Amino acid sequence: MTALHARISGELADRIRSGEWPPGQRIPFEHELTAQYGCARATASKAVQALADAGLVERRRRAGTFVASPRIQTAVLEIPELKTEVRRRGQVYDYQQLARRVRPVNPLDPDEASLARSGDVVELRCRHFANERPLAVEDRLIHLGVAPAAATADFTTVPPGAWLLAHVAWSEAEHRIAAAAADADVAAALEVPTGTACLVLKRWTWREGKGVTFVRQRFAGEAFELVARFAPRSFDQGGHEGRPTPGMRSK
Amino acid sequence: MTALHARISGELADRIRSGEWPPGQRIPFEHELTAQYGCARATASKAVQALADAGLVERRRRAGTFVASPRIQTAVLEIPELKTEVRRRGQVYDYQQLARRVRPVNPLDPDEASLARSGDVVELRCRHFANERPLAVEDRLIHLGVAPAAATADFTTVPPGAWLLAHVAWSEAEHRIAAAAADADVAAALEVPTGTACLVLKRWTWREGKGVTFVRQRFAGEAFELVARFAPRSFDQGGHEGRPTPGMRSK
DNA sequence: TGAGTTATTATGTCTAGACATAATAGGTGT
DNA sequence: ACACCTATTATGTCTAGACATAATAACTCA
Repeated sequence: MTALHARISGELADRIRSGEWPPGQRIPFEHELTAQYGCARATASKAVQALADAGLVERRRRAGTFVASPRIQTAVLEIPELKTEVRRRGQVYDYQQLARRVRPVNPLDPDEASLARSGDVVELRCRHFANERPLAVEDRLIHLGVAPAAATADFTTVPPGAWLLAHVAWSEAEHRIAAAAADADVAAALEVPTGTACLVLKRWTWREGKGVTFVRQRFAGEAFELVARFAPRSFDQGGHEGRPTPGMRSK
Repeated sequence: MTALHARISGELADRIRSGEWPPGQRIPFEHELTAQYGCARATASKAVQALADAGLVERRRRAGTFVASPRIQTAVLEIPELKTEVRRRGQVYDYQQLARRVRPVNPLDPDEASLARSGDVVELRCRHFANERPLAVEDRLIHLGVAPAAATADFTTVPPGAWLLAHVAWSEAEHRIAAAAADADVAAALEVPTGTACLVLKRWTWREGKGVTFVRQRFAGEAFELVARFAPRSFDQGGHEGRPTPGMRSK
C-alpha cells in the first residue's frame, strides 16, 4: 500500500515530467487536491511540499504552486569510499601504503592551506587496487589537531578513508574534480605511461568548521568514470527505475 | 521567526554534527520531543523526518530514531548550462558553431546507442568561450523524433544547451565524468597542445524514457574544475554558511 | 527447550479543524 | 494619477486526536 500523499506526489510529478504541465504552469491548489482526492489539506500539502523539496515546483503564497524551470542540472554524485565500492562491484580489493610521515602543515600549498594553516598532519601516499590492477593513487593529509588518533593508527593494512569513516562523525566536505596529466611518479604507481590523462578527485572534510582531512585521488585515464544518474533533484516516487546510483564505474 | 519544527531539526542536527550523538546513537523519541518542546507529535515528527530525508538519521519502527553512519559521501554537483555559468562569473561569454548536420543514429557507437537506436539526429560541434578564450568543445546530438523543432532551430547564435532548456520540460539525466587526452581536433579547438589532459563531461537526457539529447563537453586540462560543496546530504538549517554552490570554477 | 501467539511500542499516515503570514486585488480618498 | 487602506486568498505552521503497521518483547504451551 502506497500512502495517499505519495500517490498524489507521484501523479503530479508524472504530469510535470511528461510535459503536460510545462514550467510556469500553475498546478492545482491544495483545496482542489483535497476535493479531488477526498483527503485533508495536510495530506495534499505534504504531497505538494515533497515536490517543492525536490525542486520540481515553486510555491508562492496567495498565488499558488507553479512548475519550476529546470535551470541547472543538479546531479547527485555518490562518491564512495574505495574499498567499499570495489567490493560492491564484486572485484578483489587490495591496498598498499607507499609512504607515511608526520610533518607540520605547509601553509604555502593552497590545497593544504584550505585544510588548516598550522599544526601537524599525517601525510600518506597509498595505492588502491581492483582485481590486482592499480585503480588509484591517493595522497592524504590528516590533521592531528582534530584527529589525534591518526598518529598511532596503522595505515599499512587499513585504508585511511575507511579508518576515518569509522573514527569521525558527520562532517561537511568539498569536492573538486579536474583532469591532469600523470607525472612520472603517479604514472609509475598506476602502471601507465607518463603524461596519461588522469581524473583528479580532491576532497576536503571539515568537522565543526575545522579541517579534518584532505585527499587527492588520481585515477588512470578513461579507465574510470564518475557517474551520476538522477531525476531532477532525486524525486524517486512515481514508479521510475530505481537502480542504485553507482558513483564510479569501470570500463 | 523560525518555525518550531525547523528549530527542533536544527538543534538535533547540531548535536549530531558536533559528534555529541555519534552514529548509532538513539535520539529522543517523538513523544520525548513533544514533552521537551511542548508541541504536538506532528511537529516533532516533521522535524525528525526532515533529518531522515537529509540522511542524517534512520528511523526504525518500534525501536526509535538513530544517527546514521555516513557511509558514502553524496555530493550534489550543480552542472550548469555554460552560457549562464560564464555570465554568472562575470565573464564575457561567446559561442561558435563549428559544424552541423542531420544524420541517422549510429547504433554502433555506445554513447549514441544509449540515447536511441534509430531515427534521425542533429549533430553539432561547437565551442564555448569565456573572456575570449576557448573554454570547452561541445559535441551534441539531438534526437529529432523527440525534439523535431531542433531541425529548424538556428544554433549559430543560440547554444544548444540554452535552446533545449527553453524548449524541453523536466527530464531525467545521467552524467559521466572522465579524463581523456585531447586529440588533434579538440586540441586545436581548445588552443592547447595535442595530448593535453581534458575533463570530459558526458550527459544523456531523457524525457518519459525516450532519449532527447546526448552531449559531450571537453574542458582543457586543469583550467576547469567541477565543485561540489555540501553538508552531509544538504541539510542547510542550522546556521551554517550558505554560499551558493558553484558547479564549476576556473583557476 | 523451542515454537508459536499476544501485547506493546514507536513510527507512519491521516483528519478536521485553527490561526499566522505574504502577496495581491480592489476600493477610497486626495 | 497616486498613495493608502482593506479585504481576500493560498500557503505556512500547528494542534489534538485517531488508526495502521512493523518490529520486538513477553508470554504460553507442547
